Amino acid sequence: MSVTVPQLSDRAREIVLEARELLEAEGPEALTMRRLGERLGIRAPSLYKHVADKEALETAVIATGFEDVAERFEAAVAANRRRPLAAFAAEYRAFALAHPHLYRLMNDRPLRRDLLPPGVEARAAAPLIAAAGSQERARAVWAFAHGMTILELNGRFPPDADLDAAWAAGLRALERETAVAPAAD
Amino acid sequence: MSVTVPQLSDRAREIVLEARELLEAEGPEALTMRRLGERLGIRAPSLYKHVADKEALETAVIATGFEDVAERFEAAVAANRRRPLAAFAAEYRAFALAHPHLYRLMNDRPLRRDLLPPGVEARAAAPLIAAAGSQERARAVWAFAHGMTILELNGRFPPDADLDAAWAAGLRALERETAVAPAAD
DNA sequence: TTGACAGGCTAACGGTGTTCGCCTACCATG
DNA sequence: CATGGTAGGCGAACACCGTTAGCCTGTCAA
Repeated sequence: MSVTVPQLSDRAREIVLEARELLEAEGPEALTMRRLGERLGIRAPSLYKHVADKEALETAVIATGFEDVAERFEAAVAANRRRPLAAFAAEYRAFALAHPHLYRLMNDRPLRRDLLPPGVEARAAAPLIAAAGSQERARAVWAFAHGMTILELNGRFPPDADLDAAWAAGLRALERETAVAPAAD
Repeated sequence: MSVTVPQLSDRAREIVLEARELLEAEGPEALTMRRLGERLGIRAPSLYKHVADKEALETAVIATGFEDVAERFEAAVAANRRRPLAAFAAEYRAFALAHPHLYRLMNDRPLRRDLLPPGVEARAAAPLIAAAGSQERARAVWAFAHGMTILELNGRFPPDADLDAAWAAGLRALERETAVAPAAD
């Protein structure tokens, strides 16, 4: 997976990649400016010569995550034209389980879109939108996938829960769904 | 040896309610031990005479949230026997939008079940399980509802997105879904 | 009367993000 | 070659965080 962070100097890019490694290896509490500086052989205040503040640094890490998932989603959807939503969902879950701390960073709070390189979020979303056929269904599938994923990461399902079955049930339902006016009630 | 569930004194209960008010009014960054003490007219260290630590305090706040949603979910599901899942979903979203900071606290991270009064989580989950008919569908509906909700709270949908339509589409699909073996693929 | 204890207090510790002013090595231009 | 600007380090310090330790006082039962 190529990782590029536009708008950043070479040194800043190094810092962002090191930050991502630290986050993924030890979790969000470990990602402090001092710990990060330590890994880079410089002091925490020196980081501010390259990055505006911690939030900008985290957003740059998020951007690398979006690039990764964009590539993965594009490949997954392209590789299974018969059930693109199922392919997307499988890839979605696999990424989150492989990169739980990064996934949380990317999704747990409002996105600082003003600090994000333009287009990166849209590219990550495009494969799902194409696979879903409609924005409405894309949003429902996204919500389902994120919900399943984050609840699993947070240990909210019972330990003996058959999550594969829940994923399958949700996907089956959403694949069948056709866009019609909601039933009166 | 039974697990000792910390039983709160009257004073501790006051503290927890004040913490909840502070959280709901000003958000999670404002919920600090010093600020909470200030509102109660005591110093931060004195709080530790009543509460083990901040995590226990937050978990006690979470418990009050579970009690609230349990009541609301029970009433909502009972009031609409024809479409109990839709009733649940509407109530779910309404609670989250009315109490966004509390909702995040309750759902953003792993639950400290060992610090939670027993039964409170199960009671909140029961109405959905009953309405869904199967654990599998209950889990899928929960994931969808949480996903829609947290993505909305995080501002992740486009500002012009028709979220009512996405909710309706997802619910329509999940209401129709019947438990069958997943299609081979 | 005494003693336990509940519930306050101050001081302090180590950690956090961040700002400030300083210094030094490099590099382009006069 | 000399000079000056800049990139990128540095330590000190600030305000705030959760938390601990030790102290003190009022209440109340024995």
